[in-house]
Amino acid sequence: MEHEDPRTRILDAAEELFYGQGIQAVGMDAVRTASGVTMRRLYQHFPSKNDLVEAYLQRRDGRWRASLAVHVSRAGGTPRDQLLAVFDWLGQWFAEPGFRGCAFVNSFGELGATTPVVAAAARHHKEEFSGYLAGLAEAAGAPPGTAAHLALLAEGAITTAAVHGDPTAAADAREAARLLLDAALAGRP
Amino acid sequence: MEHEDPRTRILDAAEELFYGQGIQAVGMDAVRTASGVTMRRLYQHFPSKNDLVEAYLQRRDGRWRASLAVHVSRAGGTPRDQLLAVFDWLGQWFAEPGFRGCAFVNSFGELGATTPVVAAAARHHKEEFSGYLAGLAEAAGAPPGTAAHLALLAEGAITTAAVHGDPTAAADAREAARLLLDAALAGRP
DNA sequence: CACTGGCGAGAACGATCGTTCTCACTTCCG
DNA sequence: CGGAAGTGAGAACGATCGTTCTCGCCAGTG
Repeated sequence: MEHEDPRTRILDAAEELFYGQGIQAVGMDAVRTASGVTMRRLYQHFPSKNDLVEAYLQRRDGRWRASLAVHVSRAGGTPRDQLLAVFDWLGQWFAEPGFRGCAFVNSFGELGATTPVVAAAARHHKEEFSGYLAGLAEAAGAPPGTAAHLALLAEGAITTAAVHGDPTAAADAREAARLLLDAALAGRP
Repeated sequence: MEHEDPRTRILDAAEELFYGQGIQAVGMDAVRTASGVTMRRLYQHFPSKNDLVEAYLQRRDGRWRASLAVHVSRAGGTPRDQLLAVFDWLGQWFAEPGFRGCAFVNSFGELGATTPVVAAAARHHKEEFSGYLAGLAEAAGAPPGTAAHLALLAEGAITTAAVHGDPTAAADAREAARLLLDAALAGRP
């Protein structure tokens, strides 16, 4: 495992440190130590910390959304059930050790005002997630607007679970989503 | 206005800078310059940056919740209307220039893992807000759980408005809240 | 074999940060 | 008047950060 390619080891170390402690709180030397790579190699792969941060966010976005999509598609069921499965997946995520909220919201709050690429990454991540929910909602036959409501619930659950350190926000959000969704679907075929 | 007491001027400058750029991105020297106070006086009132950060969060929490409570109580109407007025107030907040999301969520993401007092301030702020909503929901006769649903919507709206830079999240959240609330109140006197 | 080029390990560098110190000057009180 | 105490303005200090450089070493090539 430790003879993986250096780029992956660097990104793994950076992700754990950046996500767990915040980006500014982690120096390049900490990334170097955690990844077991030499400083020269570190800067060879990522010419600046900004590049590393960007790669960290980009890889995490892809992994996060892929993991969600896999869980939801494996859950099967109707589109309505799949929308609710999103919140089950959130609940599993919240319960993971070291969960500390949305990496994109955290980095947006920390660096969004000064580093445009971080703000853009956060916006992109949230847009993709909203778009994913919108696709499921449309398949479920829900009226437009419902997807946005569910996205707000998910977003709120993530933040609430992080600040309170309590994964039950996912179940609350799921219940609210179910109420909204079934009400929205009630007047439809 | 510039001969207000130094403590207030320091806190005003710190709030604008910390909220607008993130805490770590703002040095004590920037606070000193913006407040027009001497370095000695700055450290006389706040012996360390941590103390200043703590005071910043504490004052902002009080102001934020007081402003919300004033708006809601002035809105009058039934408890149901007051709950919806919360989201109107959010919409006004989102439209303010320089809006950049919840100061507590932002500082939690930035420093929550390393600075316990920041994590505690964020938790306290969210608990107070949830408690406020719970009081209104109980007055409205909503079943338990509804307040938590509305809190998730509000939380999600704040984050979404910040990342997208678009205040319409408040209207979306208000509409979802209305649906949840009226459904919850339908089977009650 | 001689030599060139890349490597690991870590020191070094310049900038910045939080915090404290210096120093000339004022102000109050006997 | 004289000195004790406090002030403003900013330099200074030690630590840390992002980034680059040095140096001894090894592999491969002619």
